Amino acid sequence: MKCDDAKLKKTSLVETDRELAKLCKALGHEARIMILRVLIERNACICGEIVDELPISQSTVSQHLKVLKACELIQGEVQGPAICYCINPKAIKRLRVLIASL
Amino acid sequence: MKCDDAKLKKTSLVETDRELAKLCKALGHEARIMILRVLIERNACICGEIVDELPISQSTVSQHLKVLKACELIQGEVQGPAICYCINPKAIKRLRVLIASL
DNA sequence: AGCTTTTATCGTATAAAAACGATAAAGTGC
DNA sequence: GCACTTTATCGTTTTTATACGATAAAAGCT
Repeated sequence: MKCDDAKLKKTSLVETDRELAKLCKALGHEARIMILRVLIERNACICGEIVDELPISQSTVSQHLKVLKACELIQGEVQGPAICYCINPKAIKRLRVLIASL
Repeated sequence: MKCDDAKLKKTSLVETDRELAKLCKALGHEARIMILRVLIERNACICGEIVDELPISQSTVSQHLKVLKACELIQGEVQGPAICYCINPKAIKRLRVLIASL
């Protein structure tokens, strides 16, 4: 196949960079950093405790948790009627590795 | 003054966390990661070269550069009619320090 | 089964980000 | 001064994110 168009030598995004952008995007909101801080401080805690600590509504906190969970920065497990959240250390390590490449 | 309202013990965001969120937000877009990659690879280069490398328009690249410049992740200096951009190593180091606190 | 507690989701409104083409601004060279 | 190159900004449209209250869903208790 031909590949002679000079205009086509655009940089393509590698998978690790896509991963880095995704993680950074998730961290790019003050509320989500606050949530991580609460989880770090308490090691692990149920959703309700996070809500109590933050100046935003329960539904909004829930959405932020969803974002953090989507990129596996945190994980939650059912604990009776509540859900216990904690940080996923692997994702944090992964983030550090990716940042190190900058 | 009184401070007896239990509901008021909300976590307040510290300045470093605000800084972290801002840096991450700037990195939270694939195009901006791509721009950093180009700058890392070439050490420094003029805006036009970045535009040639990316699959997005000149005006959009310019906007992304503005975002990166706003949080000092990159810096640009006038070089004749063009502008030469390069990474600001201090900001990258700062980012690593902030990430290390997670 | 009914009630309570806890969290996720829905619906919606508002705000912010992203993208583009067109145009302006600033520098070079003739 | 005029054309040319290079980059920033403007105006606009489209998309995505954020936030909230209301409601649903899931689990435990009586």
